[in-house]
Amino acid sequence: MAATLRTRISDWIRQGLVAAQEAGDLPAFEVPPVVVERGRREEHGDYASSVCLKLAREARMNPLEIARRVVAHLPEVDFVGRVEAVKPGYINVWLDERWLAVQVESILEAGESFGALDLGRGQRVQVEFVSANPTGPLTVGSARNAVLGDTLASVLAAAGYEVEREYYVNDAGSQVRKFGESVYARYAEALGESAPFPEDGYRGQYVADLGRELAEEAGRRYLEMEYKEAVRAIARWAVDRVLEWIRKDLADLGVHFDTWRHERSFYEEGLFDKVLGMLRERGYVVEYDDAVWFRHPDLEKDAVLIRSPKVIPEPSERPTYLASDVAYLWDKLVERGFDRAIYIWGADHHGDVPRVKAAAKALGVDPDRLVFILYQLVTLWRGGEEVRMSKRSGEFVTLRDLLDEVGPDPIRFMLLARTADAPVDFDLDLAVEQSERNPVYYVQYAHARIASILRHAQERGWSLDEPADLSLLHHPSEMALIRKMLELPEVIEQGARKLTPHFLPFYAQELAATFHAFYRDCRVVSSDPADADLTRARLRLVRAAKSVLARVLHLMGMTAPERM
RNA sequence: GCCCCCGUGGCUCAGUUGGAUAGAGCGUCUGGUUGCGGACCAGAAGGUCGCAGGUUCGAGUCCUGCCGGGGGUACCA
Repeated sequence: MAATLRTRISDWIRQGLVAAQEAGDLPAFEVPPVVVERGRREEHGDYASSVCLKLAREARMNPLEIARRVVAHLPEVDFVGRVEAVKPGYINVWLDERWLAVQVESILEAGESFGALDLGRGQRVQVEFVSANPTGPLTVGSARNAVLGDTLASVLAAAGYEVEREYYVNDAGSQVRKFGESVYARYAEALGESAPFPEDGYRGQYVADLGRELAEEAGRRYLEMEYKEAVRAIARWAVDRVLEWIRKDLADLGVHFDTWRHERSFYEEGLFDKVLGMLRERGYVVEYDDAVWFRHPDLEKDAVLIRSPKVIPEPSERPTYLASDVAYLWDKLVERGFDRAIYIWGADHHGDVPRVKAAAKALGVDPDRLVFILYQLVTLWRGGEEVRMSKRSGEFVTLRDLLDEVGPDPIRFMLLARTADAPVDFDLDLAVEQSERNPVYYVQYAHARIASILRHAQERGWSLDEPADLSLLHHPSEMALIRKMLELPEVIEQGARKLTPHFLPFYAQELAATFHAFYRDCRVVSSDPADADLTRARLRLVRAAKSVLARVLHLMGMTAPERM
C-alpha cells in the first residue's frame, strides 16, 4: 500500500484527461492537479472530482461535456466499478465491489502496517514535545502536549517519515536556579537550619519532600559548601529526580522518547557561542544597555534580548530563552541534519514563533523547515464546575492525578479528539464514566466485541486462519465496512499532511459504528451448514476489522482490549 | 493599541489545498434482541454556519470591516 485510493483515482482521472487531449477531444491546456474528494452522498459515488468545473473556462467548453469526454477516455482499472459524468460537470466514481471484497485479504496481510504510506520518502523529521520545565510534576496541559506530539509522531512514521521523538530539558536558566534555591531552603530546614526562601520560589509540597529526601541522602554536605555552588549541585540533583517522575508519568501515558536533549549542553559544548558568533558576523547582533540583542527586519520589535547580566549573571549559564532556541534550531537542522523540526507548543508561546523563524533566516536556514504546532489550553471540569488550578495555592491537577483517576486511554482519546486550535474542556466525570456517553469505550467495545465473536467461533470449531472465498461478501453492510477500513490510509495521509492527529479519534468512531451496523445486519458465525463458506468469509472480514481497529487505537497510543 | 486562536442544531465538536441537498456524538422523542457482547442498532425533531460587505460559475471554507469569547504582548519560561 504505497498510495491511497484517492491518489490512485486522481492519477487515473488525470490519465483520462491527457488521453482526451491526445485524441483531440479536448483542447490543449496544462492539466491542473486533479482534486478528488469522497462522495458525500450515495449518488455521488465513493469518490468525486470537480476538475472539469474548474477547466470549463480555460477549455471554453461546457463542464459537463468535458467530463463526458474525460470519462470516455478513462482506462480500465480493476478498482473502479462504475464511473459517470453528471449534472454540472462532476465525475463520480464507484469502487468495484469484487475488488473491495478481495481487499480484506490485503488488509489482513498488512496487519499492523496497514495504512503505511511513503509520503515522507524517508525524510527525517524530529518531533520535539512536552519539554516542560523539570521543576515540578507534569500538568494536564503537558498531557495535551504529550498526546499531540506522540500521536503526530506515530502518524508521520506511518506516512513514511523517519521520526525521532525528543524531549528538550530546560535545565539551564533562571527557573532551574530558582528551583535549586527552593530545594536548598527546604533541605536546610529539614536539617534544622534556616535558609532564605527565594522570592517567587517553588512552594509545592513536592519541594519540601525533595528537601527532606536530600537531607537524608546527603546529610549536611551541601551546607558546608559555598552557597552558589551548593544550589547548582542541588538543582542538578533535583532536576534529575523530577525527570524521573516525568519519565514515569509519560511512560504510563504511553509516551516514550528517543532522545532527551539537555539545554545545558548548548553552553557546555560551546554551541551557543558558535551560533552567537555567526549571528554577530552576519550583522544581526547589536549591543546596548549592557546587553546583547538579536535584530532582524522580520521582527516587529526593534530587537530581542539574547544575553544580559541582569537575567543571568553567570556567563556559563543560559542567557535568555531565545538564546537557547537559536542554538537549538541550529542543533536540530544543521548539526543533526533533520529535514524538518516540529515543535509542539502551548498557544501562549505563539509570540516566539516569528523570533525563532527570523533567527533561522539569519543563520541561513530555511525557516519553513521549522514547523510549530500550537495548541490551546485545557480546562478541567468536575461536577459541572471548572477546576481552578493555581500552582501557588498548590491546588493543581497533575498528570499523575489524572492517570490515577482516569487512566491513560480516556486521557489520550479525549485530548486528541479536538483540533489543536480549539481549547479543551476535559470533563473528569465523563472520562471515568463507562457509558454510551463516553466515546472511548464505544471504540474499544467494538474491538472487544469482535474478539468475543472470534472466541465464539473457535469454540464452535472454526479455524481463523483458513482461506475463504471473499467473493461471497456483497451485503451492503459488508461493503460499507470494507470501504471504511480502506479509508485509514487517507486518514493517515491527511494527518501527516496537515499535521492534525485529531482525525484519528473521529475515524475510529466511524469505523466502530460501521462495524456495529454490520454486526446488526450480518450474522458472522452461522450454525447452518449451508452457510459454512459465508461464515469463513465473514470471519476473515471481521478479523480484518479487528486488525484495523487495533491499528487506529495503537496509532492513538491506546490499548485494544480483548474483553472489557 | 498590536498579534494569535475560536464563534456551525439545546450541549460538545467535525467539515480533506472553494464544489452538488452543511455532518457526527451527547441530550430529547419513537422503535428494535426466543442465535455471535444491549457498553449495541434504527428512525424523528432540531442549523439565516456571529454580523455586514467583497472575490466567482460556486463561499462554512478565501479577502476586508465590525461584534462576542479566550490567549499573548516581561531583562519569566
